[in-house]
Amino acid sequence: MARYEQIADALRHGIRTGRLRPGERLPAEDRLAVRYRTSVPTLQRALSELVAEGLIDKRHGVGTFVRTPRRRVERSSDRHQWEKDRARRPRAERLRTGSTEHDTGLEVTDLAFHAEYRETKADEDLAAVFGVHVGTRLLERMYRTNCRAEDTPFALVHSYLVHDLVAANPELLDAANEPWPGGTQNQLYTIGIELDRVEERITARPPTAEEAEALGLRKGVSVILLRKICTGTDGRVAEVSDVRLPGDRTELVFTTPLTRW
Amino acid sequence: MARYEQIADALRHGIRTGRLRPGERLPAEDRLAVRYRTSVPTLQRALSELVAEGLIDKRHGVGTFVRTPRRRVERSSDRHQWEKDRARRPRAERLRTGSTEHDTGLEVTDLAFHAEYRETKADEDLAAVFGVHVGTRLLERMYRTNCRAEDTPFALVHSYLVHDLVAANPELLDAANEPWPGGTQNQLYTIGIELDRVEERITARPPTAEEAEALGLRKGVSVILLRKICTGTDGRVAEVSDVRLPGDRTELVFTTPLTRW
DNA sequence: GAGTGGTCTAGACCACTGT
DNA sequence: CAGTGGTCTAGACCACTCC
Repeated sequence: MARYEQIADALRHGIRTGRLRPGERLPAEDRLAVRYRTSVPTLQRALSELVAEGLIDKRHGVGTFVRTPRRRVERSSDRHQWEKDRARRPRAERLRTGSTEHDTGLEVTDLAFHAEYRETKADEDLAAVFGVHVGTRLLERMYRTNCRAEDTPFALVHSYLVHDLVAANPELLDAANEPWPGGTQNQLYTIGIELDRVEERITARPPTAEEAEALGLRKGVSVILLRKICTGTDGRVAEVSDVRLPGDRTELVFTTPLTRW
Repeated sequence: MARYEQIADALRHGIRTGRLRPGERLPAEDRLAVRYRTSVPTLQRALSELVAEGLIDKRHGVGTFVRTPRRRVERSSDRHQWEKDRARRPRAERLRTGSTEHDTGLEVTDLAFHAEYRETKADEDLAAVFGVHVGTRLLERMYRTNCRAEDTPFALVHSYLVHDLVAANPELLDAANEPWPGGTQNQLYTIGIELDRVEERITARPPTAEEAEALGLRKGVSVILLRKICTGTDGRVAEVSDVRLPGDRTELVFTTPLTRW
């Protein structure tokens, strides 16, 4: 076993057994290198293993810290039916709850929300999913939701709608109306669209530099990519969302009911 | 931007534009280091970025190659109902198809299959899921499925059953009966268990050294972790599976139907 | 044995943070 | 400013693969 793996194991063990406690700061790299009789780059390679596993956090110019286990967010497939049911509830009720609260169990007041809209054109990929021509005008909506107590968002969402379709209700084109009470399914309801099913496609990969930045991830931690495709009762794709979730803090839950024999 | 990132970008660009073609071998690291006027460790760091992204493949003692995009495997949530329907079909029909074929579209003859059984005791985690005492005897079944044309498996599966429950049919205790025609749902059928629903919990992280080995992944590529919890019509958990999937080759698909307004 | 990637060293300089 | 992590070097030796 490589030296850096042995060192990673030793530190991992210290963390798991609680000898190194959450929040505690590790000795500086040069001192750890001396302690483990190795060079700084080798020690750093050991640390980068632990960063990838989400066990420690390095802060440039500050130090290396044992990570406090962060709240894991469950994102359940039940949410879609829940959102659909909510979409036609009275405005007052819709105001009280959002789906992120539904996922996390946090209160509305714990959460910070950011939305941004822009107009874009369908590339090949999106055109194929929507079943429209390449270049069709789309409304691109970008969201991020934060827990006020933490600095990094739960998710980065890019949601796409066919521009000319949603333009039927001009309020839907203005990000100033976010967070929209009742969410996307209520928005679609205002233009006469009812959803029939939601398809989600999931894969995972290491984050790009940009994603690492935005989600507060370190290189080496995984990003879960989720593409949500919402199909209306008319059989047309109404919304496509690309969601990027931090792999070390997210658990997706899907329940498939089976018909009885 | 760091030197190693610039070099990674340059190589990435060469691959994306097709200047470096799939399967092509890159010059040796020491020569690349000279070309990019850098040291070998720095050049290696650039390459390790590309490995993480699945763009290249390094083979110790052989060389570094532009990766041929591998077949992506879709694993759809429809499979559960499909498997349930199949479980009571005639043996001849069950023999013809397995669920991996269902996922991949490959023929039975394209696939290699490996199974191993052992007895184990429920740890805290599994005991909680099954709703049994810690230490309860479990049957642990380990599977891997390969495409004959490729060297690395699609998935590593550890499946758990309550030992004393399945012992009702002794054939279920013997790995020599694998691949069992009709799969787990047929096996459960032989001991009078019908499944009511399947819950799947998904997360992602970098692979451990052991997983990287078994799935043919490089460190830095992501592993998708899927825990499948199968609940019987009696409300008891019948099977728990932990599935590890290569993030760069797997797409999970879940469809959630919604009730009409 | 020749050529390849895997690992490691000892030291250097830079960039960032907090005082 | 001192202390921290981020990056890089030039060279070394080892392990693996293939001829």
